[in-house]
Amino acid sequence: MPEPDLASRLGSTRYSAAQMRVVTAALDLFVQQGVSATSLQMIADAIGVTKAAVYHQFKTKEAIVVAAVELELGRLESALDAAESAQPGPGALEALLSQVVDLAVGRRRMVNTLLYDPVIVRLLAEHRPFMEFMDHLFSVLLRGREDAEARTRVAMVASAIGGAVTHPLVADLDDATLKAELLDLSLRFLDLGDGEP
Amino acid sequence: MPEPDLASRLGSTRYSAAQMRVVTAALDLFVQQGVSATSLQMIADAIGVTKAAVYHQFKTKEAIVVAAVELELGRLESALDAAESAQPGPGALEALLSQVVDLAVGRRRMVNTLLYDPVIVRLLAEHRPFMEFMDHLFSVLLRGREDAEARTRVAMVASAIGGAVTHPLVADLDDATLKAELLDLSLRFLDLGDGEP
DNA sequence: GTCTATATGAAGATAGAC
DNA sequence: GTCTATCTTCATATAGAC
Repeated sequence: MPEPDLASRLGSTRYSAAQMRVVTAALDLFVQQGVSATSLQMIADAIGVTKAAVYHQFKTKEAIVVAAVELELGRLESALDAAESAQPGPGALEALLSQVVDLAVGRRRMVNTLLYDPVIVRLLAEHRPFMEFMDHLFSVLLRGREDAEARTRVAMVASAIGGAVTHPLVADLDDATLKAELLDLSLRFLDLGDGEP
Repeated sequence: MPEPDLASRLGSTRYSAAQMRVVTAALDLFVQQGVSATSLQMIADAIGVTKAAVYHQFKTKEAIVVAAVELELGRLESALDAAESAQPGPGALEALLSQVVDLAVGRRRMVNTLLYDPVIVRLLAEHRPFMEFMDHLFSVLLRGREDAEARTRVAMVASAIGGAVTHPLVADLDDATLKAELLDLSLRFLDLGDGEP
């Protein structure tokens, strides 16, 4: 089976209106029940057409998954660009985290699916630009450190932001509040006990 | 389709040797590729029998998933019991976190699947004892606070521990080191700026 | 406890008309 | 761009022999 690739520059692919209808409906279902459990029939039903009509827009189910992931990843890349171009100096870390937190909170419904759905995980694991983006993000957060504590700390913030946005404990917080708390706590956590006593 | 229930007291169900072969092989496959993407044929192949033999041990695929989740959740419940019975006082939080971290690190291969696989998520969302365990865990970590910051903080530690153990940045750390770092950082994060300035 | 064989349905996917 | 109709493959699941 030929695997449709993600575009190397994210968010560059253009989709027709009919394709967008498919992708948005599909993403919605992926979020609700996972990629594997979502059939083309369900996607077709959701937009009120037949399977064949869906297949006219995308050759395979995999292509729909790719399009959905690509669309969301495009936002991440834009966020990264915004942060990097605005501040090349010390405020860069704050700017970067702020963008990531904004995005995660703004799209909290999606985050779990995009980060953890088995199908998407495999897709992204083979996707160079995504891996490189992640490496870049982590290296900024590591600030040159490589020891076990620093790496654990970064792994924890990354997971904390991605995981907390869908946590039941904060489900009732509005976006602005959650963003503020997440950003503040993330920054404090990263500076926790820094610079050797 | 009739849904097999998780036992209300976790880890109580007993399984035959043949059943254990099925469950452990299945869990392995669930971890590698997700629950939905794992067929009974794959499970049967993994243990070298036919599908019919597997069906003789468990009536449905769902029952296999339940058994696997139950087995792993039993460990969590034991860990909770150990922590609670040892320390009814102030050290309780440390003891509890320590148990959770131990378990998460010790079974890091499984953690993502158990926490995030869409099929298992739905299963656990309807599982009273699990929800009650989680509520209890969170209420201990909240220590009476209910404000946005406290809740965000707890949501973050919970996600941080669960997510960090499978993070590529710490993949090469041995269990002992990762446990120590995670526990230390979690405790410090929870105390971060406590007690109003 | 395991097998062979089979029922039944739904999945992904395509052909060709409108 | 959407339809009806159809193909193929594989999924869950069962019956009954050894």
